[in-house]
Amino acid sequence: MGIYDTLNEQQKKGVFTTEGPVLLLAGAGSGKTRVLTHRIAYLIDELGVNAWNIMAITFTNKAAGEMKERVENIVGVGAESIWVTTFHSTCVRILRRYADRLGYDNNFTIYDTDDQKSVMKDICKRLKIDTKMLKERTILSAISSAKNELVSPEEYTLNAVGDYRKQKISQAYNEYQSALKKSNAMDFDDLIMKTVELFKTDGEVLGNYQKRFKYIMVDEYQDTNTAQFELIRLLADAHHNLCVVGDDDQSIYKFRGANIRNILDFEKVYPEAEVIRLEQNYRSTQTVLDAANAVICNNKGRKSKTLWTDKGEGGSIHFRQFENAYGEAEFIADDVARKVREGVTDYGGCAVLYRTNAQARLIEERFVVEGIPYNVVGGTNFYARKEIKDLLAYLKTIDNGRDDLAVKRIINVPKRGIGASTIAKVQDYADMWGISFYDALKRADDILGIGKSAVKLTPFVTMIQTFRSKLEFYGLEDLIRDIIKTTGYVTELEASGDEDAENRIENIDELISKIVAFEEIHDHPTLGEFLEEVALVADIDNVETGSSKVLLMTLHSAKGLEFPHVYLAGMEDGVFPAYLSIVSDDPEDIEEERRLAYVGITRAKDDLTICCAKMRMVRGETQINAISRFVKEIPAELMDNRPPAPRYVSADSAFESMSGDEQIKRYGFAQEPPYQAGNGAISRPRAVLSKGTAAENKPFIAGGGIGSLHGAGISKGVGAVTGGKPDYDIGDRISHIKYGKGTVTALEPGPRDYKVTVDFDNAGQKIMYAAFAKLQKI
DNA sequence: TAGTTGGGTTTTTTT
DNA sequence: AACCCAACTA
Repeated sequence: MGIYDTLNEQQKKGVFTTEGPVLLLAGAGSGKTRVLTHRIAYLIDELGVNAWNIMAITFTNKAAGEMKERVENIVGVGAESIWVTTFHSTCVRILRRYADRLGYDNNFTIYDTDDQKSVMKDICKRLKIDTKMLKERTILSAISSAKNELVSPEEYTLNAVGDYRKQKISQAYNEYQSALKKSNAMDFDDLIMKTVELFKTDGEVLGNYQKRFKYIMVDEYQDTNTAQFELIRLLADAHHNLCVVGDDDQSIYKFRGANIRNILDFEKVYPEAEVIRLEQNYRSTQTVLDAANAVICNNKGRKSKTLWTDKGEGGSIHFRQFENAYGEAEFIADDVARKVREGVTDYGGCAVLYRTNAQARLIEERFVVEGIPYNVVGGTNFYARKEIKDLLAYLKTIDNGRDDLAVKRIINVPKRGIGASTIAKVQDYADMWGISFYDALKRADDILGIGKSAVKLTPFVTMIQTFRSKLEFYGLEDLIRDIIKTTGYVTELEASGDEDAENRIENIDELISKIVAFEEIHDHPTLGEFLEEVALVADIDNVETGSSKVLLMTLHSAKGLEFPHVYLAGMEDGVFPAYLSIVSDDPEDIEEERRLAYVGITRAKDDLTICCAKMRMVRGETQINAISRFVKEIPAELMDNRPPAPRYVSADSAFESMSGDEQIKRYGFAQEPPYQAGNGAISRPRAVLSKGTAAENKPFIAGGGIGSLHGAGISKGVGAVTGGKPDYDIGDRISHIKYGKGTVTALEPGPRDYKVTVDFDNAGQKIMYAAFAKLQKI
């Protein structure tokens, strides 16, 4: 028997209940991935199901990859033909075969949020929509919601009658959809919606897939939206062997359309469904679980469950409040360093979680100062960076000339003297003849009123055509290197003297490595496949768990992960829960934040540290925030240090049940840093103390040096030095092409190259990379 | 056409 | 604070 013996009773039930609909309510850390992988193994090994008939859907490529790997480890041969993918790649795979049945080309391109915005900007201009009143982003998110709910432009129009605002949005929606179709492009939401549309209109296609997928499993079911639900429902309609796994307490994606009712109402849709609860947690200590349970039980409308563990009580949760965010960052860095020094854990055992990406910066800066290796997950997606998007636009243009957006992006990058008016004239010509922008460029000489600009357009077209013909014998790496060389993209960056040019070049090198890796993995790598893969990666996909670096990421990104030591930073009302959710009139919003807190707490295996600051700079203004209400929901006896006695007591606060004397007594035992009684916890979210720079709040940043390293550039942490040592040293006089003469004040090995600090006579202190700065010794 | 500057804005979370 | 955009200048 073997492999199933290690499962507990509930897990076994989850594995062996293979027929009919199954709802697996799996609390945090209850081993749901184990159940899923063993279930697949059981289907194949014991029931003799063909691997080809099994489908498992997750949300991220990372989760899919891990699941696939684990299944392969158990099953061995045959596992590679299981569909273990994300919703989005599943749909792309289907649409690549059948998009023509919906009037698209099968080699459609995928638009990201940036692309969507460009299209919408154009449409607003054409429709004369005042973007002060109705922002592009607002329209796009309305469209996104509509698509997530499977509402077509036509239906939207019908619903918009009598509502001016909705009518405007419906016009934009219609225009947007036809613009995308014209460019042979789909956005993320289209991928799902169009697949559903395909299934609903084409019985043959649906029938094929229904026949094929006899067993379907969906992970993170609580995060599915209506369109995804419909997709799954249609696929499972023939066999009804649908197993969904989720935890309503971890539903944190309402903002992108997740419909919590999908999991809460599963039994209504499938009355014959078997419901299995996994409540034993194998991850955290009892203390951590008690805290998580205490917080989440304040939510209404959840499927009740209580996690338990036999892992033992564990240590107290640490709580620390600081004067400002700098103090918080310093503490976290010091505490991580301390734990590593004392051998409690290594860097890879620690993670810092926060509500917003912007919070990463201060912590990052402090980690650099203390030399703590780290990785930041998220922020701007690697493939959304300007330099990467530019180069990808070249690849897209070479791959699919119908992608107007890509062509327009690069027509004047690097500068070719082609301006806005020329582009507008080409576009008019393209509209007139109903051809693509790129095809219009080919006929530059025919375009009236374009004057001498035509001379500039032809070389561009020739260049693209040359690339296309070279692709016959080129590998992708050859192509990208040729593009960089021919266009002089990197050369121009180097010459720009831009402070973050060095980072951009590093990113371009990274892109080349990714292309090389792609070519190594695939037998017959094509440009189209590469672009497709790139369109669907999330930041979290590239995180190596088990590396020896501290991970910094948002609470959202952390879902599904676990760490021995977790720091929750910025636990303040207004930061977390977010200000907008506090002022929202929909009580669901705060509940969603609370679920996020639950996710955060349950990431910790052994040790949880909660931090907050009294004062923090947010969007250029200094706010005073109260300790997060979620911290107050954690029973005081679970924590080693107490928040100050609150001035106000929320209805569900743990403090309420405590007598005043008790509060003072406990509070009196507070350890460092000492709290000032009755001073810190006044509920005054968003009080503005000062505008502009708060230099006095920066105790450990000398001379602004760290600031000039720039956010994106230090996201790699500490690594190997590849550049050679320059021919100057500390104390030498040097000269720089832009900043003039100065004295070298520091020279040290950086991530890639020597980092040199120069005190310029006229430009002040700068930190730069030696190879890039091209300093001349004088 | 390109580069600079000043003014206005900021959804938090992401496939 | 950081970003984006429109207006202005060379």
